[in-house]
Amino acid sequence: MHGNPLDGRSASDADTGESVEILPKKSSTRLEKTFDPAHFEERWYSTWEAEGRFQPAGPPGSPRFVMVIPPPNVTGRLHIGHAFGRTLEDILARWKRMLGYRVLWVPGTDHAGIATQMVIEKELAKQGIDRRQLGRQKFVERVWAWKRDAKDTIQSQIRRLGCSLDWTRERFTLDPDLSSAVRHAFVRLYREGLIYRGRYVVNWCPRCETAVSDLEVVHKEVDGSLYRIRYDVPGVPSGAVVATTRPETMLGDTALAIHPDDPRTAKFRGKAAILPIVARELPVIEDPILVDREFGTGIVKVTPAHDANDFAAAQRHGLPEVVVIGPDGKMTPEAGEFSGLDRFEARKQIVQRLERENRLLGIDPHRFSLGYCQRCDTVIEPFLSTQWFVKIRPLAEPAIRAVESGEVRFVPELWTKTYFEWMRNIHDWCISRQLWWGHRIPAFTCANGHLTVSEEDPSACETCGSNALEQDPDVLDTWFSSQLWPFSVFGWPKDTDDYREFYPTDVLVTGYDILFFWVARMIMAGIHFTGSVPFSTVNLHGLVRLAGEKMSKTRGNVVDPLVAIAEFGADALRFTYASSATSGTTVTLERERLAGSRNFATKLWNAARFTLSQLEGKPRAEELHGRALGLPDRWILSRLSRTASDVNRQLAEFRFDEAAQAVYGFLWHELCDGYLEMVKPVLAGRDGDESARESARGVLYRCLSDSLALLHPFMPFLTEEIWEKLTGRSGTLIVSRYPTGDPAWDDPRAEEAIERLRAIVTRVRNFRGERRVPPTEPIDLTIESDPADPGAAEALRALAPLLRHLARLSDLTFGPPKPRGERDVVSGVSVGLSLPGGAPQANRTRLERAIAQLGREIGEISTKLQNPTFLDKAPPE
RNA sequence: AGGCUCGUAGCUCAGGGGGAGAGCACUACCUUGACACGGUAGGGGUCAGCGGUUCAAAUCCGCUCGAGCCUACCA
Repeated sequence: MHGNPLDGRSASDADTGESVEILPKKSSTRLEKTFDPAHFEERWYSTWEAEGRFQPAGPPGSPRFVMVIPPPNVTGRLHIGHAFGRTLEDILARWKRMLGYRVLWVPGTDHAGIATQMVIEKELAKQGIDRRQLGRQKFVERVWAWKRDAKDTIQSQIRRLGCSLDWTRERFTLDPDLSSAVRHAFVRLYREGLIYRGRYVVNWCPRCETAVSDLEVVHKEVDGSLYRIRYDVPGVPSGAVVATTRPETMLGDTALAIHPDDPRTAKFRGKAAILPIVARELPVIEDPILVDREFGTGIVKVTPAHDANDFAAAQRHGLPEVVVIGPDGKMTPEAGEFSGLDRFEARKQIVQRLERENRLLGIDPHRFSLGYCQRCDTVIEPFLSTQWFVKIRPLAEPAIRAVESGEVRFVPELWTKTYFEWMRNIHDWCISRQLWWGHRIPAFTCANGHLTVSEEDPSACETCGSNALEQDPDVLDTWFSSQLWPFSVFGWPKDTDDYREFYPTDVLVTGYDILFFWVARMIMAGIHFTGSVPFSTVNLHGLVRLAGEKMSKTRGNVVDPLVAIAEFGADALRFTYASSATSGTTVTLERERLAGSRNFATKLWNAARFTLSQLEGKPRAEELHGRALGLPDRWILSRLSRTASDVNRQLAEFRFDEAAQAVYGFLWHELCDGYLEMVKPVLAGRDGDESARESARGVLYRCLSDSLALLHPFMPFLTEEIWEKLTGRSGTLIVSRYPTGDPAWDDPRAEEAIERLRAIVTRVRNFRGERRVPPTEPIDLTIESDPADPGAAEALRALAPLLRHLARLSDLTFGPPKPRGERDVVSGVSVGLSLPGGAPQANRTRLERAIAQLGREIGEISTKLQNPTFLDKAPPE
């Protein structure tokens, strides 16, 4: 066990084992009076990087800890939300590194196909350029240029945040190695029959002019209309009434459908209807899957080219498909007189036409859910086209089992349920995109229409040997490459050293918003391609929200982490992230909280200044080993040890907030407010006990050095800066041993005694405040030993000088209280408070309130004690 | 339509079957040799509501109300 505060093997020298006994010269042990993070943050980052601290250390084969960064999109700058997750990762990386793990954290970026292409298109639009004017090659060149800038920006942002990523291993999803991994994966799935090409109705964005996956469609409730339209049916005078929310698609109807068992619509059986406007004959089909007997008129128009359900029904019944809306959202020539109109304009005109023909029976308000493009908010059009799909079930099943068995664990656990829910109802994944930026699909068609799918560009058709090959123009969904990230970054499918040593990884930290997009797919791909889950733990954090409008773009513009860093320092931003990282689904970032973290940094800075001033040129902690320690020393060391074990326990559970709070509370309220104030007289040598003074110096040194180590993962820059002054070692805190707490230092008796002391001091100060007694005026205190617990007062007797000092007592006696004073019970001992000068007025209000409160408590307790069942069942204490 | 999460001090949020907490904000006092980005003391809560389980409920269960999120092919 390490972390023993005085055994000389703690955080302070675990890095090298060397023992530096003499502190450097006075000048360099001083800290600047005012604390300015900008003075040292970038310097320390360079030092660490130059000394290779971000690369895996220790012999290969020793316990390792590996993470891959969720690669940021190269769409632009990181925002305050990205920096959150990266900070949590860095806390884990630094913590594990200090615990002695061989840590590797791999950086990189994602080409983010559709997102990046859209950004560039917008940039071009500003110059009045359409990508089609440029052509594919020129356009892609532009995106590459953009990507280089964006990558540099992102990298510098992450560096300023302090992230200890191994930049020698940086990757990009379109790098040659990663691209060949994508092709390898595609070809393998194709050969296994898990990738297929087919003509289906897919989600289509008419603005982006590409297919998108189900996940890229955002559903919104809208208030629309349900149009009731009468179709003529020869032989049925009333005709058939059909309801639709999208009248424009009726031009593509190729049938009407009824439920075989619905008596209401039995009269249509075997008949044919006449499609209004177009006058096409529509067979009436019977389909129990498509038609819900309970809903509407019981008659459904079948539009195979513009509705996925209708398409499936058309397949079952051999119906033709008529495409009336094109890829650009405009009506096709098939729409006749409406050809060329925008789909929504066509709807209006068709409704007018139906009205004129007296076929529109009514328009009912109808609230329903409509799909929108995640990227551009355009209404998604179900569109019949030929696309590539991943047959997902066979991949999903092992991935479900991996989570069931605990091979992959979600933190917080509640996401497990969400994961199962989605995975058990998963649909095939449309992976082709009609874009230019991305991994081009490795499928080639020859002049005879044969398909060749191949990892290397083929020179001839597999089937007929033709040399006239054309590659599929489409690219793959971005997530197809991202799903390979945890292993493609290590060179997979090649059997590289890195792949062998660092895969599978340990922890993945990301927002819950990409649980399906990315996490689930990585688990599927990892198991399928490598035979192993890609990580054992997934920490899903909440999404960052800025509080109110205080930090909105319009005001402070702290949306860019660099702006927050400039104002508060990277350490303060990081600490704020950590303490805001609760287990909820939103993380609210408040400006006040940033200021609070900055204040905490300043507090540490000043505590360090004080400590350094006391230590200057004096012997160091190690030499104090074996020294007799007083109660305050034993107390703070016990608290330090417990804090260390707390922090480790909380970090192991990804409770960054609790861990941060534990260090905060210890450092501020126990070390600074408590111990520092207690030992000031000792350090000043006023009591003349040189031995106690040396002990205090040693304890202070240990408390500070261990606090720096504990805090380093959260506030790396500031702690490294102080560390240098304190220990004389430059840039080594990052690889010093992390305190874990040592039960040998747990000292419940010292804790009890000092906490009682502090409670009494507070009571005296409170007395002073109540009576408006100036702080300078002394007070008399009596402490009466409780016969039931004589030890309590006894321990206080040993602390009498300290009590006198802290409470500013004129007189402290152990015995019965003086007459005319105020009496109270604090922490189990009776105390009497009085002014030496005479009899002050008791504060009536306060006393009355106290009496009332006590009365209530007595009432409650006696009621309880009179309850026989309570006495019977409650534990004796 | 189903599912999930949340409702605790003015604000942001921890906690979670037997003492109601933190940070910020607020009040009073304090320019005491680390720190006013500070110190000391203090005020403030029917833990959304109703019912149930229990000796004991803020905590477990059910319902209601309110907020948010996710999933879904009802024309």
